[in-house]
Amino acid sequence: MASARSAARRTEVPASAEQRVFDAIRDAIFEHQLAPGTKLKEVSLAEVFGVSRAVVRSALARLGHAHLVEQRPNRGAVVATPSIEESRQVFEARTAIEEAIVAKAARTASARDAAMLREWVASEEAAYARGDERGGVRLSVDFHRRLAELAGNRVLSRYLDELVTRTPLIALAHRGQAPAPCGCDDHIALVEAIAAHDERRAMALMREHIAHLERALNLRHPDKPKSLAEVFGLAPAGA
Amino acid sequence: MASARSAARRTEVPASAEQRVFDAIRDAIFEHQLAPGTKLKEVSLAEVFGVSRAVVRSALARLGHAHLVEQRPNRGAVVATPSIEESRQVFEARTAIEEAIVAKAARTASARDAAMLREWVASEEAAYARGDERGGVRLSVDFHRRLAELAGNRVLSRYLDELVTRTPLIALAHRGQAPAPCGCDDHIALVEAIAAHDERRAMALMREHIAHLERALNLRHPDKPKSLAEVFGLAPAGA
DNA sequence: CCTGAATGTATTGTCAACAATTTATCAGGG
DNA sequence: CCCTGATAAATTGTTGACAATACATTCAGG
Repeated sequence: MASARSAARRTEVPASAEQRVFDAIRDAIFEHQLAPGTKLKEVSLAEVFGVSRAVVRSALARLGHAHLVEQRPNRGAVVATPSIEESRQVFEARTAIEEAIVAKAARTASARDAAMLREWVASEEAAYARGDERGGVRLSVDFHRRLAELAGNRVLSRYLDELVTRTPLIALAHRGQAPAPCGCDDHIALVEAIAAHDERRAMALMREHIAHLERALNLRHPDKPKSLAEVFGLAPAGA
Repeated sequence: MASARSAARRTEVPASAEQRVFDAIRDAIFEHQLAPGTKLKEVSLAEVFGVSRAVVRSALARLGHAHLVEQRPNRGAVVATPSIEESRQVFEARTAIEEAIVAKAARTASARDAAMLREWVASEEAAYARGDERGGVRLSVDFHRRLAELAGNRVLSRYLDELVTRTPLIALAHRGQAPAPCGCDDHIALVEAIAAHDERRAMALMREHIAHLERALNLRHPDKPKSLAEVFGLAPAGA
């Protein structure tokens, strides 16, 4: 059902040039064809995509708003390099938003909804079981989107989507790898809590789940931000 | 202290053309010079502001992302008219995000922070007391921003800011008026809960406070969306 | 009189060129 | 040899014009 929208028409509306460029750059970032910090020059991109600078510019603006690229006035755009602190804040925000989402889902989910979620998680497991990590990750991520959809709040859905989209970039910037898989066990437990309309438990599980995700990235947060002496190996603070 | 940044330099950096246009349109919407639904034609705006269409276009894109204008492909932009449902979702999202903010603030706020908040609310009261409703509303809104700042999460701050910015438009669309004032009593209670590091109480107070705000707008949510028969007075569902 | 197609107008999407700003290069002085 | 300042190249910001699409008007047919 989820893929119905994309598979419905073989010949979709031809998607504006700006959309194509946006998608291409975004995907290139995720595939890490474009490493964090890479400069995105408008003319180069325009030539590559065979469009004018105006559409590249527009696409970059949108990517900037999504925090996938950083834009400095008069100084161009680079692929974003989320700092450790920023990454922690993204996960903190995800906790807040997904707790709210899962709470509402637990309150309002029907039996049909629960069944759908169970099926979803099953296909996740199947993907991982057959070694399709890539597909599994995608399904795991979409599980969170699905939950948001179920909560029926487009505002929160949009925020979640933005945060979920930023997550792989964080993984790339700090591990140089694709994001760690979601851990199906957490999802299963979540679904059951939702099915049982156990709001409190669902929230607690979600909080833990996101903590797991964050921990899997090894974001050691250096509360003292590299004491400068440390960085240059001059007068060490501990010597 | 808050106004220091804006008053620091009389001659700020001259702000890009796009920024000026963005600010002007946004302000015009808030002052209801531009009613919800008003079409925003690029050429007209370009002439008015004495700039090219490209910068208007860029400003409109940003306004679109802020949900202050609605953009339809090939069909231009109009001042957004948030539906009742959408408005409810905005408040629901505010509840989720501001609960998280106030929880963290309650956990981490220092005595200095508490003092600052008390002072802030006092200046709110003073503004209302001397009949300066406009200034009072602004201070009340900024109180929420202040809280977000205090929580120290830029991601959540940004979301809050977006939602807070959408609120006056909601008020305009459904009451044709400026937003109702915030109610200083709620703020006072909040500050005390934060000062006492009473996380639970602070969250509950914030939830209530936002419910008050929403109620003040009289958003009667018609769960059945005007059954079409109703609209045209044909075969009424209840006849 | 109403319906619907065809034409014309208005509006947005795209482009290539110009202006302003930043970054890189290099000569001269300390 | 390094630092400072001027010059040149590269890059972004902005503009006006052209192309494609949507909207309004008119007019023929029922």
